[in-house]
Amino acid sequence: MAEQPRGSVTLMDVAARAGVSLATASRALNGSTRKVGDDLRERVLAAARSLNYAANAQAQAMARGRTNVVGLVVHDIADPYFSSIAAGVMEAAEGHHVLVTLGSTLRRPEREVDYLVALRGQRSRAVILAGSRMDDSPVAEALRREIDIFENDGGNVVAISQKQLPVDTVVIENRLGARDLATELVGLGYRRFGVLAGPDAMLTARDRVHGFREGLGRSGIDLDPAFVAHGAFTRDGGYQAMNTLLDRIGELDCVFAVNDVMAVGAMVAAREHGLEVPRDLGLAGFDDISTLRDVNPALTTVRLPLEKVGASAFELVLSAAERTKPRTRRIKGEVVLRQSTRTISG
Amino acid sequence: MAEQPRGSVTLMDVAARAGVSLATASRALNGSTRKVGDDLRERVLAAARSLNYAANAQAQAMARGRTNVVGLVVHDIADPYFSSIAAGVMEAAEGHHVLVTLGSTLRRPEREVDYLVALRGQRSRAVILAGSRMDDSPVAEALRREIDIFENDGGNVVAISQKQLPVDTVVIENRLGARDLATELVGLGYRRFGVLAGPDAMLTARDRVHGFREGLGRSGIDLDPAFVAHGAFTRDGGYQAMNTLLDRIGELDCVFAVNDVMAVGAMVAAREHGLEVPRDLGLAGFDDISTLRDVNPALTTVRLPLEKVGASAFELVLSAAERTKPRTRRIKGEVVLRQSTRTISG
DNA sequence: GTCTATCGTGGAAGCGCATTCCTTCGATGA
DNA sequence: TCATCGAAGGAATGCGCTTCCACGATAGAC
Repeated sequence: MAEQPRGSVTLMDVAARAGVSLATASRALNGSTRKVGDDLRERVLAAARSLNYAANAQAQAMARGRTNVVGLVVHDIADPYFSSIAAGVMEAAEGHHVLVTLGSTLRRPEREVDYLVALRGQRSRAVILAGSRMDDSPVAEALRREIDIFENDGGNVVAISQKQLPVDTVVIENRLGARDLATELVGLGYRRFGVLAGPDAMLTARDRVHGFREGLGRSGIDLDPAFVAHGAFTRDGGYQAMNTLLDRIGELDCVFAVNDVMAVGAMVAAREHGLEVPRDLGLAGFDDISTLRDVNPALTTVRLPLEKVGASAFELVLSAAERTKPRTRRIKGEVVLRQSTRTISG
Repeated sequence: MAEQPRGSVTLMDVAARAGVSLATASRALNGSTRKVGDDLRERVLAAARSLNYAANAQAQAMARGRTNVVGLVVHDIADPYFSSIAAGVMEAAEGHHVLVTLGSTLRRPEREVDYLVALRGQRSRAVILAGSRMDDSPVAEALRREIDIFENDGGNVVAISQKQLPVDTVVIENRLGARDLATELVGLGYRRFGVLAGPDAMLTARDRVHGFREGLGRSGIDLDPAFVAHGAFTRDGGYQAMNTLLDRIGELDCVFAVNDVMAVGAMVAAREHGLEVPRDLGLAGFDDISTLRDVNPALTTVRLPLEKVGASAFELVLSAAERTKPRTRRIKGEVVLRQSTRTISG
């Protein structure tokens, strides 16, 4: 079986072995509009099989003028938020004969632009920008510019999070979710709130804080800016932010961390401080990261269907051809009350 | 600035605008061995910039006969084990001008072969197979075969986990780690052990069980096969496996789950059963998943430097050219005792 | 002063494939 | 029987780039 020339097998090798022309081999293997006689087709397929032929995707891309590569750019693939989205994308991509190229900005949003350029070089069919938008005009401007170029090249861009760019977007209803959460927490009897906010420029974090404040406002409760502590959007960021709040923790009865990983950090900080959740303090997060569902006490949070977010983004990619103008898909979160907040109104 | 032709800008456009030949433009932009006069070089660079030129990677790959794509194949990118490895790979790739294409087998090992074929089509420089090897001859045989073809095409393959394939491998010392863990647990006074094992065919799971049994054996303790419960390598798998053990849980004083996510599932099952860890039962995991470090009680486990694993794999990819035969890097785990096991020997 | 190295540049081939155009052949209808 | 047409196969082109080769100019050796 399968003696194989050194180096890659080309379509020419297949054609030669099958005793047909290049054109016929191509048509037989990649089903064109043209028909190929059954006998020849069989011969070609057999030859390809026996030579372990795999079409050179670069050459195909070149000849066809398009590729089957889709880029996925995240801030940190180790963050369960992003890895869940990535899983959703991968699953949706399954069977669509698409290769997903992963970009990781390592939490430096300006690197999104670099990936966009690299993926344009690859002639990627589309790019999914999964990270939060930033309130940073120079970076946003550069990104916007590069997106124009990318699209002018025939590529499609899909963003996840905020509708800040003129592209297909999966909008995550951060504000709404945080507002609902605030309402529920007030319903549980909490009145004096602290917030562990993320980086100020990160819109996802900011939207959640705004939404939360809004929700409190509807119940006539003010959020004292002194009780809003900023920190990185990570476990350690939550830990640190919580520590800065801890001096005046006596004045609070509930803390909202803008995401679950921060909430977990906060829980540790609280525990180290001798505070027991929820007895001494209520604590809530956002995202409902599945890996974190079993922390004890279980986190009250806002559930986001992250895999579905990824899948939606991929669907936008697939159906990009037919669209005329940017589309928006909205994904809502759902408040989940668990043990990290008290259950009885007081 | 930057008026731009419809569609992609080609090197020819750049050359034309700079008033030089294609060859010169190519040399100026992609630094060859040949030198280009300073004035011309400047003209070319300026033209490229003003046209937003991004070299067509497909065409370059074609002309050069190689690409800068590296494939990373994992079982489930949402699993923190794999996402940590992926993060390590991404970070190591940083600055090396390499694009990482992600494959996710969705826990169907036979799909590794499919990805290998697809990545061969892409003429990937290398592929990192991050998942555990399986004890499944047909699949292993197909994989081995496809690896041969891949390497014959000039690609490099790096495996992570077991040295089962004749390729560069980052070996994870599962057996050793589990053995050490067993020793430590015995040192804490535990005597009657249960094990939550993963799928029987998965070598990573199996190695950990073997190593654990070995460690117990050294202390003269037998592991009763009746106390080894198999389950999926996931949180739910741990939960279920623990439940099957729960009937006879009175005969046990410590349970070892072959990874942390299973341990977390087990912890929930135990709690639902009214058992308190570590008071009623010791519990240990494996991996030291960072997202899980804050579960309460904190898990005794074997710490694996997963990001380093990913980085090592990537280094093997980079230095593949110089090697003559498959290399092996060994990564050891380190036992970390925490609150899920008792601290005082009894 | 001529004759060879050297250097910077342009011309052109070729990477592997899809596809257009052309040729051939058999079938069909008059 | 012959013209016509459709279908199937093959030759040739081009996708965008790198790189080998050729060429003229300049410099250094004699």
